[in-house]
Amino acid sequence: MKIDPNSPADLSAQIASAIRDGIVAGLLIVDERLPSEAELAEQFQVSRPTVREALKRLAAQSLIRTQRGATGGAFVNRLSFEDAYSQQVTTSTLLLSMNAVSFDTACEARYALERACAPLSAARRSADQLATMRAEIFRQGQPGLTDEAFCASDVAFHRALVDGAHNPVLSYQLAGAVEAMQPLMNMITFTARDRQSILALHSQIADAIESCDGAAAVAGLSALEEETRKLAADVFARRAAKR
Amino acid sequence: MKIDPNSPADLSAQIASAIRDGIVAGLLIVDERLPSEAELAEQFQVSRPTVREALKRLAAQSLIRTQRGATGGAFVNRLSFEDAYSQQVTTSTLLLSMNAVSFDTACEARYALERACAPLSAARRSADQLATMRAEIFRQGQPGLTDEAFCASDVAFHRALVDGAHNPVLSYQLAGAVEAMQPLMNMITFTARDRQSILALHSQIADAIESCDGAAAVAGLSALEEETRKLAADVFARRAAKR
DNA sequence: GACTTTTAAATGTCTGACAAATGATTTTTC
DNA sequence: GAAAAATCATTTGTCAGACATTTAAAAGTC
Repeated sequence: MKIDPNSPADLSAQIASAIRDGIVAGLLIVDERLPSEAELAEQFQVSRPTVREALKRLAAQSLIRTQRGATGGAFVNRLSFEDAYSQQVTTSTLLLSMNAVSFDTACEARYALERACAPLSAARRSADQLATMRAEIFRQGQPGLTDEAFCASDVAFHRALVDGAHNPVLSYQLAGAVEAMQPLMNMITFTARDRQSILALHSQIADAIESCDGAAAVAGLSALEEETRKLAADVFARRAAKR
Repeated sequence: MKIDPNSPADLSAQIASAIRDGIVAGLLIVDERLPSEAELAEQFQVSRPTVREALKRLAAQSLIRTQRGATGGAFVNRLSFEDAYSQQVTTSTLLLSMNAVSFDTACEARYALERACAPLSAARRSADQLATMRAEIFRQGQPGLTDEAFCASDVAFHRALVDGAHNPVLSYQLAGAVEAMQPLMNMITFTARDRQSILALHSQIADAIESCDGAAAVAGLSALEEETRKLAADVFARRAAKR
């Protein structure tokens, strides 16, 4: 692992890159301890602060973890699904908010992906996920629920649906698509009637999942997508008219 | 934005968190310049190296970019789809390799997601994507192609299929699922006959996309999934038998 | 007015130091 | 001899101050 001191790139970026490559390529295996900061500084011929900046970059991506003390140091981290989830959610959320992605585009992506999960979820969902879905449906029917809480419950409902597929890779990929929509959904104000129709569709989907009917679940999701888009279109049209 | 000096967490992690929250919450907008490192150090009551470590953490996530010189500094970065892609690919790849995800699980997720794209792609694909798909099919038929090159071409084919949906959010989400499979696929050795059958299915899918037949494309992908899983199962069975 | 030089501000890097945590080692105590 | 306590060494976390480098704007020059 070498770096080029004459490159225009930051030394810390180059060092981080070199170590990252080592991890991705499998040269550094999980839980392996990296050399100490002093040794890395020696090895790369840079100062310790520079090495530290590189290590912080890797820590930000959950690629390493550090531990203080006698047997401490930086260790290659086993990237957990949980860590990956939260990174995905942050990245997806910012991606949508910073790139003027239209509501329709995000919505289409989200429901297309969710429909991909539905048949698997119908086949495999456990009682746990079904209970969560029913609980969230109940919550959504409570009067006096704020729009934010309604949206949060909506996300929880859909996550349960996705988790029902019992495929962690799928759950991970979907986490971003579902959660990143939340800020967009929060822009919508739901009337009591809107909530009623969403609730009905949620129930329909939950019923389909319960009776292991994948096709019905897919149909329910499609109906929900249409409803959501119609709702959003109304809100945006009303806002445009006000001006 | 405040930090707690008595928290067990690193100061640089806390500072990074505080700034990240500011960005996600929209308090800091795209291209806005953060205070200089010296000012941040003053503001958070820490030293400049600590501030720098925090900034490097954010830079690792492409949340900020830094510029040297008189009007330089750290600026909130517009997270591009490109940046997000590569992060997703790295994360997904490591996630699969570090968590002993079975071939079947990853494969199932990948094809489920791809099938979600197929109808959209059939409806919207441009000549560009079709040409790429045909070109990759041609490449895959060339004799003397290494297994690695065959897999890389396979990825390119599927990316074109996904991009055909013309939904950047979908493309972004799928990038991880498709590319992260590559290392797993590379473990398989493809006989000439294997390649032939995959090629035939690719052609079938391309035909379906060309004739805007989403259902046929979905069917083709399902057949391809089955073929891929059978191939992998054979390889693994043969390896197990050898021991 | 166009070009060159200077300057100031900012990040990038280095040196050296101390604080704090933590496991290992040694010493003490019973 | 065993357990508890004290000490030690190693490593990361943090700080202070300094210099190098880059860059754009300001000042100077023709």
